[in-house]
Amino acid sequence: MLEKVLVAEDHQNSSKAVTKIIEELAIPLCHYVYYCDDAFTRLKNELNSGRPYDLLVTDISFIEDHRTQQLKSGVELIIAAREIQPQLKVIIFSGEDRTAKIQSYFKDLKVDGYVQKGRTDAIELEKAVEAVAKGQVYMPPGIREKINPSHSHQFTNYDVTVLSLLAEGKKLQEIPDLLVKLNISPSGKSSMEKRLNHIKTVLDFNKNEQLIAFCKDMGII
Amino acid sequence: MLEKVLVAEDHQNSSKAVTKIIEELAIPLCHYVYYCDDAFTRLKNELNSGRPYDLLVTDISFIEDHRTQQLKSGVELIIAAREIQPQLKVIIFSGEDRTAKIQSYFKDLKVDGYVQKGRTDAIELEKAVEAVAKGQVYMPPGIREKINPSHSHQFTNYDVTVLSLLAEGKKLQEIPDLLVKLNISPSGKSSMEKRLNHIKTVLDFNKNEQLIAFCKDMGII
DNA sequence: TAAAATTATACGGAAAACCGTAACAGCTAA
DNA sequence: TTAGCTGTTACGGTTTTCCGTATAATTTTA
Repeated sequence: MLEKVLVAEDHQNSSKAVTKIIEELAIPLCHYVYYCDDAFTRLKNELNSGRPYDLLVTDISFIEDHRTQQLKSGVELIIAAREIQPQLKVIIFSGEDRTAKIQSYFKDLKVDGYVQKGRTDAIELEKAVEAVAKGQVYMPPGIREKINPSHSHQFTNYDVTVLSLLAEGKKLQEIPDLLVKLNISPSGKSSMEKRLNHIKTVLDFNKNEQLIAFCKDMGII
Repeated sequence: MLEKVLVAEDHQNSSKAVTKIIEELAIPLCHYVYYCDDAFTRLKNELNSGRPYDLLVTDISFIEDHRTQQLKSGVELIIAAREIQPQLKVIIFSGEDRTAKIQSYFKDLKVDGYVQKGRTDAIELEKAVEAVAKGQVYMPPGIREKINPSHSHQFTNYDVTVLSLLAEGKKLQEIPDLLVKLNISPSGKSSMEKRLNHIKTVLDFNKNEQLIAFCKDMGII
């Protein structure tokens, strides 16, 4: 059972509402903070004093203000927190709606839940907390299907690098040199072309412009 | 002075907070609704009964749910509202951070204020309401400068059309035909190329991919 | 360890995009 | 009216991309 929860959320309105939901779920202790650094300090202190938090509920984007922060986003906070307390449960509470981003939170950050801010966030957050309390992973409705539809392509690191270079205005023929310098393989022009062609075939695209637009929409680059 | 305010916001958390701020500004009457259609009905009814609202505070994106709506976004709501009550003051309260979008709200919708959801939204919303009460226009800090930096280009309808076609994977050489069908001028390939070149020169880009990426980031297409 | 399969790269012709030049139309002002 | 300006379009040469094929390198498999 979850007994001690920390909420990191800079959105004045949301944080109180989140806390209220947590309290209604009969969780004894719930604190909230506005800054990532404060969150990390708390996690560390409570861990050291032998009474660690069970769950972290955090936003992703924290608007910058006068206070300079070490940790500038929820992603950095999660990574830092998991370093000192690997078994900490994490639920992300964010407005992000780009599938690729959400997917990467589960895949790369191994978070336990994701709730998208919106009309039904209160209900969903409740479900997410309950699921996580049972040791389950909570995904928003529809995401599981979107993550692997038939016409889809798993973008690798290599793909992202090449596409980013393209989006920066690099010519196809100068990219091989850049890849060599970055120590990325395969670096040959043909291999790169082949890869790009493969992606475009799978997604049924015919031009690089279209692919770039798609990646921007999905948040891949 | 503002005496009667309507808040349209589907975000359970925010709407109450917004209402609270409005009430603290000593505005006698403040109602809130979760759906665009409800907002429009209220505006219409109160207008007909001779006690119209002075100010509408609305979000842009309303998440869809089981209730089918005529008006699906804040933009549609604002247009519909201004049709029946042209002098209605409008403040947008949204998470949108893409400069081009915010710019178009002021330019095309002629809204009186924009407040971005974030850490300081409560303070900003207060300022915005006060400014609008005095008949002023409230823009978020920094936007005025971003709207017209030296290396900037005012994208026209024509530009957006051509760039959208490009982003859809259309070949440069098939676009002239499409433009003719859409009855858009100039439709010649040369004119189009010239225009694209001009944009790329101004923005210091060298490839269409780069331009598409930029437009996606700015929310232009 | 050799054969087979997969992956990386090189090459070259075809297609498309890029870019400068020039012709043409419409408009303005002396 | 005519010279000048602006905007549209056509044309053609150069560069870049696209794409199929062939060869080389690497990994897998028997």
